[in-house]
Amino acid sequence: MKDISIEQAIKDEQINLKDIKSCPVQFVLAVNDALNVLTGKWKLPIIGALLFKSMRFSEMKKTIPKITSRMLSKELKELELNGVVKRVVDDTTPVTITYQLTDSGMSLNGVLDKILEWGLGHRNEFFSQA
Amino acid sequence: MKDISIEQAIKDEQINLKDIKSCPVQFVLAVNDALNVLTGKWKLPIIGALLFKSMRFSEMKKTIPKITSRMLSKELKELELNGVVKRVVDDTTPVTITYQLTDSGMSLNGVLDKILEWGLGHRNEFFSQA
DNA sequence: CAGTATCCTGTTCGATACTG
DNA sequence: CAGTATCGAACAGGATACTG
Repeated sequence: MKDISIEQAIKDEQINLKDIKSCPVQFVLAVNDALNVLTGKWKLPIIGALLFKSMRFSEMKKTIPKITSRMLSKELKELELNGVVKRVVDDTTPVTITYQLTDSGMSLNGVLDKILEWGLGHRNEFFSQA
Repeated sequence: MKDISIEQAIKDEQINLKDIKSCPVQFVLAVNDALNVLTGKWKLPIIGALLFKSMRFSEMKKTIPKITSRMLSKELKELELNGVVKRVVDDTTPVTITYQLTDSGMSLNGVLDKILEWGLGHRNEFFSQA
């Protein structure tokens, strides 16, 4: 993985920040992809559950407090479309459907860690200064 | 900064994932803080602009394409409340108001880089497998 | 310059009920 | 078991006009 920093690129004037959108399009798209799979009320709980282990629909419903079928179904579809979740149909009788993370999905772990780290540091600073 | 990993903690069974909410409350709150300042249509553009340099209201309006006064004002207030943006009133005549990032705000840089890195890797994998 | 106020639209999410 | 269908409330965000 290259050592790319948005803000470094901006400071190096590789990017002319007249307008934040003048970032290379791929950068914007890439960040958006990430934010898309992390945003909303249920995506994080779902990913968290699947990071723990692959699960079937009903197990996820039991695992994630208060989520409805509608929401779980909807979010899983989106996550699948975005390539972070795989829907695996096992040809048993009756068929068994399992949801699991793709490699990309698994690697969200690192992102989440970084986010958590920031959040904890931020809370420290925030509460100490008050 | 400690080397804390949500998912590692879960796997170590420090956390009993019957329910994702059984994560230490601080973890959930911390991650939420981070997501709150990154989510929505305008927060990222605003932070991006301020990472580049501190700016006044009107300059931000020119810098960020298509943002309205209403949204800029609203988002800046939220970011200030969340401790990532500082509103500085300079006692010139007339007064000059400048927005700048707090230390926490600045350190979002690292988070953004990690998010970008994931996004780029994800796109690679996603498009290569298709 | 640095915002507010008002009104309006589209999207997200919850509740509830239903299906092969 | 693994979802879908329908309805309605809440909220995010846009357009436009206005203010000290």
